[in-house]
Amino acid sequence: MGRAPCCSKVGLNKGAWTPQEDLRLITYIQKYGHSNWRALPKLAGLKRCGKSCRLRWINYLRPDIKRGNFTQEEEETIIKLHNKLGNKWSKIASCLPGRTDNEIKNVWNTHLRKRLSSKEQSPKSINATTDSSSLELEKFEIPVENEMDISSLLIEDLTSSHIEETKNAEKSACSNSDSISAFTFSDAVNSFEDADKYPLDITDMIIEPELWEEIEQKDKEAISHDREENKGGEVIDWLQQLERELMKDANDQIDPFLRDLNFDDFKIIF
DNA sequence: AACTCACTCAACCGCCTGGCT
DNA sequence: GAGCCAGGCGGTTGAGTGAGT
Repeated sequence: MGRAPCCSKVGLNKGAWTPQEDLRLITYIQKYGHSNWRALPKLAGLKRCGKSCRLRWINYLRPDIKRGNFTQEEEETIIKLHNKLGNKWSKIASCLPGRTDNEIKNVWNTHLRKRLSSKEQSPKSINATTDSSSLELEKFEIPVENEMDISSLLIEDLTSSHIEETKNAEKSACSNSDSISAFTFSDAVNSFEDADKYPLDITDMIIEPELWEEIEQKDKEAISHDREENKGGEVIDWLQQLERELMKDANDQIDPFLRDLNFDDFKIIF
């Protein structure tokens, strides 16, 4: 007989998270934090297990998540660190600010491993110094007995340089108001913490159970409608839709903080 | 248009680890 | 030291999607 599940799965949702669940999780964590993942779903009114909530937060909803394709520098960093650390995805992720272990693992398994194995079949390309994408793996050949120490130094070096790069990238992305793709739900939530830029503080939001029900019912229609009109992976302004529906039909039930939200500043990407 | 196939990536599963009693 | 528990981690899965036929 196998190990018992981490929690009772009876009656719990599985599979893809809905926007309603996301919003509920974000709101709860912004307000109360996540000191106890196991208790969180119940307290937040989510029909999910704690692990699922933790994973969703860490891999997708966390404010500092960096979305979009990996840059060449990031890919090279992954390759170099994987060369030294192996499948220590969380350690590799700690060197790439805004990237998650899951994301890195996926990139490795889907792109980098294949690319490397094809390069191994033609060894010339690995040593080709004229190729800007060359891996320079020989730079990291070190005696086994010193491996961990040197890896630490490597990690330190990479971390500091990537933190700087990430900061710069984020600055330029946020300053471009046309760049919808650079402003995600995560950014929106993150921005709640920046009171100078945005007057709203989501930690002050009190959303009553009745309102959640209203959100869920209204949003089912809104999302289904929007998805019909946004085939092809285009941006859905989900919060705007939500606001529109809420203001139309449930204005007298809305908490004053929610009523005063300016959703124009926020975009959601699906 | 319908079908198949390959690919991607979010989410799940189960083991490991460390802290607490 | 033993047992329990929660969180963390890495491997794996499967739904969704796009390309090709």
